Amino acid sequence: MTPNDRPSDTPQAAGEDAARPDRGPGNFIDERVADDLRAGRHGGRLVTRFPPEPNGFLHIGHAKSICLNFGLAERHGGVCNLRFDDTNPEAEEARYVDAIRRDVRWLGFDWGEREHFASDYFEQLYAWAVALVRAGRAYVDSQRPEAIREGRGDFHRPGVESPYRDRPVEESLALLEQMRRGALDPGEAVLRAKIDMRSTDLKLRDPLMYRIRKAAHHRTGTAWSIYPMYDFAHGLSDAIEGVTHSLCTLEFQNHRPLYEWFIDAVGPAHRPEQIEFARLNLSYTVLSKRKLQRLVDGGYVEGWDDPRLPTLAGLRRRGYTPEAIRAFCDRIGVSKRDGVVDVTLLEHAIREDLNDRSPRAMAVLRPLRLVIDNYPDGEVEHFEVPNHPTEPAFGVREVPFSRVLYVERDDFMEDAPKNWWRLAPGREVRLRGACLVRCTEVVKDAAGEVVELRCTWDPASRGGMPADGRKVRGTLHWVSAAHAIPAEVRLYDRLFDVPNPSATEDDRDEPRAEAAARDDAFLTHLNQASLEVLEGCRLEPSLGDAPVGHRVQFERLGYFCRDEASSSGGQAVWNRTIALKDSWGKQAER
RNA sequence: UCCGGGGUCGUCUAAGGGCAGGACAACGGACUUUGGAUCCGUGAAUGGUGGUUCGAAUCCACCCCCCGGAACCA
Repeated sequence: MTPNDRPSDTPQAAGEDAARPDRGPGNFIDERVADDLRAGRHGGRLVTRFPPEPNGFLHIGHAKSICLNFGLAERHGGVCNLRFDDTNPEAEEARYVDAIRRDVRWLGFDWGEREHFASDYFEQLYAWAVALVRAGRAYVDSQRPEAIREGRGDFHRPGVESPYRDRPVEESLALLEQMRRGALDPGEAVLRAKIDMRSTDLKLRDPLMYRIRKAAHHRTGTAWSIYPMYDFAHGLSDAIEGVTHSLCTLEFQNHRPLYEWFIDAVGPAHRPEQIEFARLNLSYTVLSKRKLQRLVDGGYVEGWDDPRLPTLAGLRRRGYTPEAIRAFCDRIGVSKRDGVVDVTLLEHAIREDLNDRSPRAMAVLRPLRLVIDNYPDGEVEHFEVPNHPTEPAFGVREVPFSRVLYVERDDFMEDAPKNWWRLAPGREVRLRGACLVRCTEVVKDAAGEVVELRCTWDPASRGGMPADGRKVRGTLHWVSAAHAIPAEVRLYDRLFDVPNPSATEDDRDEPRAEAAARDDAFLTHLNQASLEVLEGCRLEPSLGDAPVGHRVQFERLGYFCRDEASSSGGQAVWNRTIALKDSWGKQAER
């Protein structure tokens, strides 16, 4: 049955549909799975799988697939396998297997005992290949790669059959055995399925099933000299695992006829079906493994877990939570229209999550000395400040206050407009959780730069509210100079400065090598200001013993996460996950 | 040009012959000891043409536009 034959408008289905809205994300795949389950297809079972190739790190696009596959299983009482699609020894490494496991687990999914490798099936796949040769449905082609390519034809010309296409079965069998043993060199022979060289579908023009590769495989070592191609291995691996719904991205739509051909030809006990959905694209970043690899290898970022990267490892280090990423995946939906999701949607998801769960603290990133002239030198008092503005359960903390403080340099303006609520000569502001201060004098150095603010405080405003009820609009964050902890803070911005860094003019007929060079064009759109390192930042003392990975909101600035690294001076390093929404900044732009 | 997909607010996504809805973004307002958060509100879409129908985003026809496909990658 093809997707279009589905009886989706039967009275029974319509009745169930009415009840659908109160169940998970209603995407077309979810509906189809529900439909299949209802109709008892696949024996009423649901088995999905997440099939990464261990040749790089997982990114937010993979998260979409992980959430889809594992989510479907969770919602419909099925299971989801983790399968490493490791059929190309030249690209794959064990370290990527480890990283993938860690990232899937971190996202919050559990595959239990169901961890598989395509390489587990090499022996079975080979036996099936032999059977296809015996059945006259596959043959060893001894043509060179160029000849095979030439013989395949193109969109306008039909292919021509290989001169080896009808060679005796026994001959192919013997050759295949030699290929497996390593008696032949790469390029000397391949195993091809015998389908139709004149098909209008290029994929059906006798596709390759096996090629010779003498690289060591991360799991099977040098046991094999031949490795199965994706089209031959993938669907049959699904069949072996009893996968019912094999979900993949749109670019594999063209492979579906082949997927089905191999299943039909081999006739495994179970028949999985492939369903395609649109892969995730995100504005201001790249989501192709090739491009990410390029950024890493080229030193444009500091590694796969660079906080500017959309990799799960990078997002984790940046301070993203798995919950926010899952919420994001729920919201973007699943469909067959390829598009670009606005990165602001991801940013919204993390702000929303962190707003609820992050304790607040004060940190001054660009310190400006503020001296309270009418506060006794050497005296210290502590203000009790809530750790969260709306959730009392976060508790309170004691923040030390004294005569010399630091405030944010950006919170002072010498010639301030009337709608400026912060510090300026003669103006009064509130120090968050502490008191009201008025700026009485601006101290400058020889170069004319502001180096210190002299202020007076209102002792009757302890806690932050004036005794006379006068209105004070601005509220600033601050730290006590003598108690503050020095730290390094890294501010991240979008990695690229254009919405779609991958967009390039398309030239279908250009040579492959030139296409590859052009593919590097995205590097010209790198945002030179994607990382700003701030040294000499001052944190309130409660942040001194924050463990690595600890997330906190620096009030009025954004959400920050303690990094595993420490600065050259041995101080802690904090990463900015995402800035707070800044309506003043937005207003100031205009 | 051949084969396979896809076109709904700026973006993502619902509506499966019966009021085109939601989220993000934008804009405006209220509130505020974070110019935060929250709340309220505004603007904003069915690629085109014809047809079927009481009624079409939805069905039919033709056209247009976009994406993928000619790797011994997945």
